[in-house]
Amino acid sequence: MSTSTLRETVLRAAVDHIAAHGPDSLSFRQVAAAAGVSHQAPYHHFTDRSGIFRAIAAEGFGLFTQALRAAEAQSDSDPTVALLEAYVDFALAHRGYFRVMFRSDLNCLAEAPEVQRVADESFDVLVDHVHDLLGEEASVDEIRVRATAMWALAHGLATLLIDGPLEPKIGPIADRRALVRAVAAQTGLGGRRPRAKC
Amino acid sequence: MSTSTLRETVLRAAVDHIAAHGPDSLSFRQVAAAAGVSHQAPYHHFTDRSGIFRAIAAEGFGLFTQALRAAEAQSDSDPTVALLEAYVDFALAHRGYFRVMFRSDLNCLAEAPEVQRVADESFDVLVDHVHDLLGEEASVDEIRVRATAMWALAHGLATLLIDGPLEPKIGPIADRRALVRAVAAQTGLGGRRPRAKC
DNA sequence: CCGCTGCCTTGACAACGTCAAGAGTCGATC
DNA sequence: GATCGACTCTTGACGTTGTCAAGGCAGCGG
Repeated sequence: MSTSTLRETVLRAAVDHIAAHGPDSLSFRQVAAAAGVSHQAPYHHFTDRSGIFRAIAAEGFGLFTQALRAAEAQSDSDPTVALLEAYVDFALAHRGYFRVMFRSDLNCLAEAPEVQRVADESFDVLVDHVHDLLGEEASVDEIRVRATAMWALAHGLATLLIDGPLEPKIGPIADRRALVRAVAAQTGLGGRRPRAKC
Repeated sequence: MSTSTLRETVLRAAVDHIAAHGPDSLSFRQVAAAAGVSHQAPYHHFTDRSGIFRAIAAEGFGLFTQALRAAEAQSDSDPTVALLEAYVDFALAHRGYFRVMFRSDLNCLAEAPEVQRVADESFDVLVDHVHDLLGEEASVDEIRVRATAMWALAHGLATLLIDGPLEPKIGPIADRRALVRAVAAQTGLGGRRPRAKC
C-alpha cells in the first residue's frame, strides 16, 4: 500500500516519536523495527543517528520558513504580531520538529551546512521584517536590538509553552493566541501599522 | 585531599560535562570511572540516570533563586532589568545547570516534587516581582501578561544565547549586558522607578 | 554474460543503563 | 568484646543501543 520510501517512513516515525517522548529516547533500531526492516536499513539513508536529526531539522526549518512567510504576507493583521503568533503556533503544532531544530547538540548546525542554510532562511524572515519595519534610516544597533527583542520573545514564549513551566505556574491558558497578542502589545512589538509606508 | 563525598564529586563532574558537551552524552559509567569508583557506585546515590539530572536541577534552581533574589535586592538599578540580566547571566555562567533545569524530559518535573518545589521558588521571584510592580489594583490578567512577557523575554534571550543561533545570525555581541538592557528598554520592561512606592 | 550501483540483511563488537548478589566498614546494642 | 544492621561500594551478568564489516540481491548498461 504505502508507496513512500523507507527514508520518509523513518523520518515520519522519528518526528512522531520525538513529539511524544522527546529526542533522547529515539532509537535507531526501534524505528527500523517499526518500519519492518533490519536494524541497519535506516543507516543507509542517514549516515548515523544524528543524521536523522539533521534531516528532521532541515525539513523542519523548511516548514518553519513557509509558516513565517505566510504569516507575514497575510494582509489583515499586524505583521509583527502575525510573525510572533506563527512562531509560537509552529512550535506547538510541530513540536517534534521544533525540539530538534533548536537543539544544537543534536543537529550540529556548525558541522551541517545544509541545515545551517535552511535555518538561515527562517531567521532571515525575522530580521528582514525588522529591516522593513524600521526603514532605511535605522542604525545597525537599532535593528539588532529590535530583532533580538522580537526573536527572544517569540522563542521564549514557544519554549516555555512547549514543555516549559509557564502554564503550570501562571495557571491554565484559555486562549493562547490572545495571550501572545497581549504580550506583543505589552512589549510594544505590536500595534504598528501593517507596513511602514514612509 | 578531597574531603568531598562521592555524591558531590559525581554531581560536579556531571555538571561540568553537561556544560561542555550537553546532557545527552552524559554516561553513568564514565562519571563513575572519572571519580575512580566502580560503575555502580553512583547508582547508590542516585536511583537512576535521571536521578542525577533531578539532583542537578534541584541544586541549579537553588542557585538560580539566590541569583534572582540578589539581583532584585540590589538598590542601584531598575529591578526588572536587574532580574532580566540575572536570568541571562545565570544561564551563561551555569549552562551545565541551566540546560538541565529547563529540559523537562530530563528532570521530569511532574514526577519529582522536590524539584518542582525549588523550581517554583525561582519562578515566584519573577511573578512576585511583577505583583509588587503593578500594585494591588492590577487585574489578574494584567499580571499574567506582564509576567509572561518578562519571563519569555528573559528565557528567550538566555536560550538563544546559550547555544542558539542568535549570535551567528545578528553578528558578534560585544557587550552582552548592554544588549540585554537595550532589549529591556525597547520592550518597555525597563525604565520604571526602582520600586513603586505608591 | 559480466560487473556495477543502490538498497537491504546478517553478524559481530564495545559501551551503555540496570538488576542482583556480595564484601567491607562503621556504630549501636547486648 | 561479640553481634547485628545500616551504609557504601564492588563484581558479575543481562538486554539494548549505535556502529563497523561483509555479503546478498535486484536492476541495468556494456
